[in-house]
Amino acid sequence: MANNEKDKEFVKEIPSKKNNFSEWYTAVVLKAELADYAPVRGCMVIRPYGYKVWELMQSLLDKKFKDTGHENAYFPLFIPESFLKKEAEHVKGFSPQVAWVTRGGDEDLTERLAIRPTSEAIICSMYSKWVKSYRDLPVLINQWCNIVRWEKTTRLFLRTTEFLWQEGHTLHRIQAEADEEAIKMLNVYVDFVENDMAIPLIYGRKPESEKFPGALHTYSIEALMPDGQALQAGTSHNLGQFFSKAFDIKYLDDDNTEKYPWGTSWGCTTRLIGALIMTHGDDKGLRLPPRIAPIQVVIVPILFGKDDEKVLSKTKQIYELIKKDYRVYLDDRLEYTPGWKFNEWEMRGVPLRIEVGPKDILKEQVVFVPRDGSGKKFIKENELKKSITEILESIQKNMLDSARQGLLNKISEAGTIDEFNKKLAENPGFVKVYWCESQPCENELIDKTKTTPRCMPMNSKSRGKCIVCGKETETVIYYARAY
RNA sequence: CGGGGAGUAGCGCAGCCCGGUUAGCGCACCACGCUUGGGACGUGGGGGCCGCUGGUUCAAAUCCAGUCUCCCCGACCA
Repeated sequence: MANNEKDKEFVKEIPSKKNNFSEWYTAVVLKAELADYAPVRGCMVIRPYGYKVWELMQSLLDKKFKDTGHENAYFPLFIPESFLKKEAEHVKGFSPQVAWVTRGGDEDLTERLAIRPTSEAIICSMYSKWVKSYRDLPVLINQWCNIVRWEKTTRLFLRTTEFLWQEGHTLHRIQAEADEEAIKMLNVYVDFVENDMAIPLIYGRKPESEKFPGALHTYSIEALMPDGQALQAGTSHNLGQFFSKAFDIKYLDDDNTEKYPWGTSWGCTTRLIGALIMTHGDDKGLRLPPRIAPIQVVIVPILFGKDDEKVLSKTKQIYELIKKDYRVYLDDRLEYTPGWKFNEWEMRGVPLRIEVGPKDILKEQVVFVPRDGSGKKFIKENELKKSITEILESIQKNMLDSARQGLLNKISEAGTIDEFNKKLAENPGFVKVYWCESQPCENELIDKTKTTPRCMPMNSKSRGKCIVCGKETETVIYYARAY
């Protein structure tokens, strides 16, 4: 049919995901109007449709933060250089990526100001003013803000010079409580990313070489993109007492001695939107899981010119009926054909399309077309609301299930470096190995596989031999090439 | 930061090598007509600092230099 050619032409605007993954990704971001390039190198504009995704992510995450006892606050964008320098590892880790302000108005500044690459320094300096007694602990503060890191290579959402994130910064009376906090917040991310964003993860502790500059331990959640590359999607750090000591945060304990509190920090960024696009999208464009889709349901009236009024008033009636319960858009524009709208909303990732035409009205039904590819369904009008709830839940679940299957298919195990390289070449993704936790073994593995260690799952109880030196160990670690 | 490529209407591109009428095509846009269950069709119409700056020339989208931005492939990083 002629439609095949037309479809091909349409699809041509988006390269194939399989064959041109990078170009596919860029095209989807631009065409779905999630973001656009800004005139400043490495910076992007998050367009309304993309920003709505971020707002939905924010509201879901923010609720989880509040439910775990945290409050929001806001700290300055500018950080005096001397503050940044107080924690030696910290400044060393970030210095190549810091942007500086050296002039204000017409005058040179006496001390240059960093544009925050992260806020540990400025926040800890305030905490030292606020914390005096064990009764002031814990401090559980989060902030939503922008961050600037001078990047050499940038990609929309995945790595931009300026990005949006959330950073939690907490202080605790005892070490065990900080340990618990860091892991608790890691689990908040896991819950959010898997259940709301439908992106399956592996997660655990980072090895020494990969941890945050200035942390005792870093934990991360790692997603795997369809091209087999890992993408760090969120981190949680146990900061020990390093920052407390560097910023002289002390409290008087109930035994009347001064002590340093134990800190954590944790964050996730707009990069997650990149992971979302890559994980779920297909050759037709974006696919969004219902829980974070700006439009969950689009209603398309099928108009012929004769019964248009009936159809339009029916769709309007349906819209009014469901708009309180779902994020819904009634596409009653007359200037586009139904087919055009179908392609448009599929490209923009809307999870469920409802079609209503004259025939449907006679049969007192509507047509459901879910974006997860599970096929058209004819739904009786009186079962509409119940059916929408069910199908959105089922789409959410299907998306996570199929993404999880994709992840599991890309996890290999290897006992030797040769086996590692063979499996990675055959099936790019995570390679799970045993590791003795020694630096030389890690260096050798990185060097010979051109991959990086991602994280070590916690509570693994199995034993095996280090992939490099053969020493008996309980530590399992995942390796992959990474974004 | 290296190595390749691109920038011409909202989008996708041709023209450039070999300088010379009014810069062209498809889609989109506007008007009218005809259509409509997967990006309809016809006729007519509107829309351009040819990325930017400078140079060469009687004449530059086209040649030269610089510069900005983006894309792709590698090294470093949420």
